[in-house]
Amino acid sequence: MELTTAEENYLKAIYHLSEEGKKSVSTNDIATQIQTKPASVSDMLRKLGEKEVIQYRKYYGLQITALGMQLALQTIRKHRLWEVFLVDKLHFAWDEVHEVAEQLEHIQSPLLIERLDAYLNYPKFDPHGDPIPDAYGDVRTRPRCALNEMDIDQIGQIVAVKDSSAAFLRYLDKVGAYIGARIKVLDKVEFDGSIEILVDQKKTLFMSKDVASNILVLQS
Amino acid sequence: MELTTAEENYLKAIYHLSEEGKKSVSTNDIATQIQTKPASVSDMLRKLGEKEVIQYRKYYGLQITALGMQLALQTIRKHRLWEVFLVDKLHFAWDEVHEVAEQLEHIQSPLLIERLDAYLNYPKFDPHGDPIPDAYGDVRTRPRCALNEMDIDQIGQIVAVKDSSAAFLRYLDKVGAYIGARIKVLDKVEFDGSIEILVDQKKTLFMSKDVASNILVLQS
DNA sequence: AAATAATATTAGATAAATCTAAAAAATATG
DNA sequence: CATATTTTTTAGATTTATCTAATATTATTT
Ligand SMILES: [Mn+2]
Ligand SMILES: [Mn+2]
Ligand SMILES: [Mn+2]
Ligand SMILES: [Mn+2]
Repeated sequence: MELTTAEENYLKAIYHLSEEGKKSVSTNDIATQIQTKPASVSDMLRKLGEKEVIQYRKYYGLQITALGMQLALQTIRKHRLWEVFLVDKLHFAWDEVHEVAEQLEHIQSPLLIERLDAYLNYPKFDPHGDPIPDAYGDVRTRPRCALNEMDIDQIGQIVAVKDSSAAFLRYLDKVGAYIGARIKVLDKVEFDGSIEILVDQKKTLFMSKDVASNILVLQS
Repeated sequence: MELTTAEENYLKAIYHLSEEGKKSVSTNDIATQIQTKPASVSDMLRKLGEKEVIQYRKYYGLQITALGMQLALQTIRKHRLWEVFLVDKLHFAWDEVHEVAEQLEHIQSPLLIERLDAYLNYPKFDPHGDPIPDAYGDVRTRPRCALNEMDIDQIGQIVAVKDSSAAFLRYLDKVGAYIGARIKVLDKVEFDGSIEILVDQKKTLFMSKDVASNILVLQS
């Protein structure tokens, strides 16, 4: 089964929106995610339904099939492996990789991905802390929670970001937050949900609830 | 100026056919080269003419413009850098790289190519001995001649292959001919143009004129 | 429950890239 | 040089992916 580049992008968006724990994925959500119009989405959903990567009943909603899941995970695997390559080998900053990976993920060559994976030493996570599915599409998920949900005095380690936009990542660079940093919650402000944390037992950091909710932590 | 993937492929084909020293590039030649129909070529030539990467007068022929040359060389640069990456870093065989490079060459990211070039240590030649244009599109050409045109007792070094097909490259692997090999012409058969050479002062090799004409040598 | 709003789909266009078949132009041949 | 052959272009379809505008369906509010 072969998907076009556009089909792969739609399927990936559907997969991601499905994972967000929403009851169902709407046409408008998909349109927003891939920056297109709802009319285009409707048309594509029909096609993806015909290819049996989703189950689609118009006006009712859709569900990704096992086949669709498999294919989406392959594309995500490629995307994340390329991101690791760009950061680890070509010294891209973690806020510079997304657009390029968005292109590279569509290169068709099983051998290439197999070799790239080996070359990168079978990484388990991408530069944003997201898990890399293996060749069979299996993803190992770690228990993680948003930083703003932690309590005072709790400790943990930053393991991922929810928002991978360049603006957000550059902000984290600026204040000195990074994947792998050990943190402790020093204070939380009831009023606005903002939070004060200690990074690597050295540096104090204040951040808004909005920022904290996009930082994912492995509690310890 | 932005070209589509198809336009880049056509322009690259036109560039290569122009370089082959022919008086002019025909619609049929292009169709053969990129495995499409003459009707499709005519249509694309009109478009490339409008974009001013070629000068095109129907029925009369075409000429690549300075702009077209520049863009073609950028694509060729990308293609060859990726080939080096695949062979040097991912341990692809030299007969496995072409199709993948044919896809990778269309990835749009100046930063990526700049970094890839640095990562590969600014290689001057690809795995088939073809020169890699620099970022400005400059190509350093070496004087080289086809092996079948050499005289008895002449010595030299294999520097490139004219035919990069997997079949030909695997044949060379099998008989032990490779880029960089030092050779000496031991004998030439007048009748069929076949040739006998000594490789690395060790191994004797017989080959047909057809094979020899696809091996390029730097004479010394 | 009827009216209104929101959401989703269809209808009809457009652009890119391809094809087959027909027509036109250039080239080769007797 | 007139005719035949080859080469090239055009005409008309098809597929994919997109859009706007109109319509249909579902959800929300009085
Ligand atoms: Mn993509
Ligand atoms: Mn990522
Ligand atoms: Mn290509
Ligand atoms: Mn090459």
